Amino acid sequence: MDEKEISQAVIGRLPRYFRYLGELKDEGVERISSQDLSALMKVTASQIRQDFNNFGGFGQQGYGYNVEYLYDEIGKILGLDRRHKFVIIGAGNLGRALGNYTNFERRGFIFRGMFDSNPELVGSQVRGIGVMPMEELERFIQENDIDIAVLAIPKASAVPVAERLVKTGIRAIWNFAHVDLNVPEGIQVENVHLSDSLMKLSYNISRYQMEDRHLGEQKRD
Amino acid sequence: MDEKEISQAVIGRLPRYFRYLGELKDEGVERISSQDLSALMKVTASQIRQDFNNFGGFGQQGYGYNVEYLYDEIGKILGLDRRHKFVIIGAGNLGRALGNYTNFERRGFIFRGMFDSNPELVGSQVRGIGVMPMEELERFIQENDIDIAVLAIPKASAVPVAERLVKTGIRAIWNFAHVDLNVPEGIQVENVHLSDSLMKLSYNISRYQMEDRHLGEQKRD
DNA sequence: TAGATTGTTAATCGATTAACAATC
DNA sequence: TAGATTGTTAATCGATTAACAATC
Repeated sequence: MDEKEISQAVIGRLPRYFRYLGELKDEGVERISSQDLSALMKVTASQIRQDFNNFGGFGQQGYGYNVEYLYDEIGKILGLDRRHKFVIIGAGNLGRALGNYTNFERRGFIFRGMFDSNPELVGSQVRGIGVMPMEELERFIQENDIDIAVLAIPKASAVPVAERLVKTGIRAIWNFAHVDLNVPEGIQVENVHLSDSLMKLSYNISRYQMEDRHLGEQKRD
Repeated sequence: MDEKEISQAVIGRLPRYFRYLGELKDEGVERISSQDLSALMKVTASQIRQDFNNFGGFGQQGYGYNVEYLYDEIGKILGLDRRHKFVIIGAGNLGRALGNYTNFERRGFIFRGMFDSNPELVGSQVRGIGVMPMEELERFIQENDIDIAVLAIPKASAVPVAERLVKTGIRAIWNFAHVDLNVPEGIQVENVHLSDSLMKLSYNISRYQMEDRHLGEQKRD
């Protein structure tokens, strides 16, 4: 009953549960036990039960979990029963790729506008949405009640643009720029730092090669 | 001296250290203490010292850390002193965006080839690299000693393609498809699940709105 | 009712933070 | 030498796993 804060570790696992449950639902599976789901997803059954219990009991003793019900409930927890309107800032390759990704729409994320500072890109279209000049950013966000701004611009411009977004009253920023944004509490930022991800991959490649050669300790020369 | 395994929690923080140290270096800062770095990065000084000590002492008592040396050492740990050749599979919007992203090159990741199953895309160019048909995948990877395959294809085709890659002897897969890949131990997989990231953002928006309205407990109707 | 499986408490494990002796 | 700051050990905190009573 208490307003216990759910840890980000748990939140981070919810989309994966949601994905597996969606697949099970599509396959016509009606119910599943934590043990079976555990085998499928390769996490412990204990963790599954703990995770779900953060939000109250979704299951039934002796039965397991109803797949469709659980799927819907996790969807609601993730806020996927609501519509989130977003704009993309930056009409470069990445911005256009994100704009063309229609799957977001199925989860309630509605592509509403696109902006770029380059006059040559202004006026071009992405999925029927015309690219607008940066000057129109504030007006458009306010008039259209935009929830999320997707930052697909270089890091140098990301910081000042984020400040403008904050002033405009944006709720959330999905940040693809390789820089940390400092925004006031209450504005949500989710970073996708592609090069960080690639560096982790690089580390794991190197580490494995070292292990392979039984070089526990590597002298630097 | 022991081959103590470094936790992925630590590895996950290295790219961010690397980024901040690179910026300090560019600004001409010569040395920094864990305390100053702590203030800058908003993590505890204790964590910084612990993290660096996983790899042996990079600092000096009474002095702090030499920025350039630390930057170089973290780069080496991350394997950025080596070259990693990669191919992109999937010449759609995302694949092309990744191919056009020249910053990867600066970190030693070399774009070498691109593949697509769609004959209409085969032959088109991305940064001077021609898109090849999927039939040439195995031959090309082996002849060119490719380390990393970037999967920018729909999830349905991602699983069989990953199997082909594994057979071909690829070292690592950077997976943008929304599916979990099962590969043998020793092949590194790093997932970038964009919709998972967006769902986390969605959760945090909803959560903040609930807190705002002091609705700790929300009845479902 | 008996069997299955959750919900939940307790035990363990790992990661983070605090503290301080070593040392530059 | 005195001051600063690391390297490292110990304490704390949080997350995961194990266990089992509750209950469908």
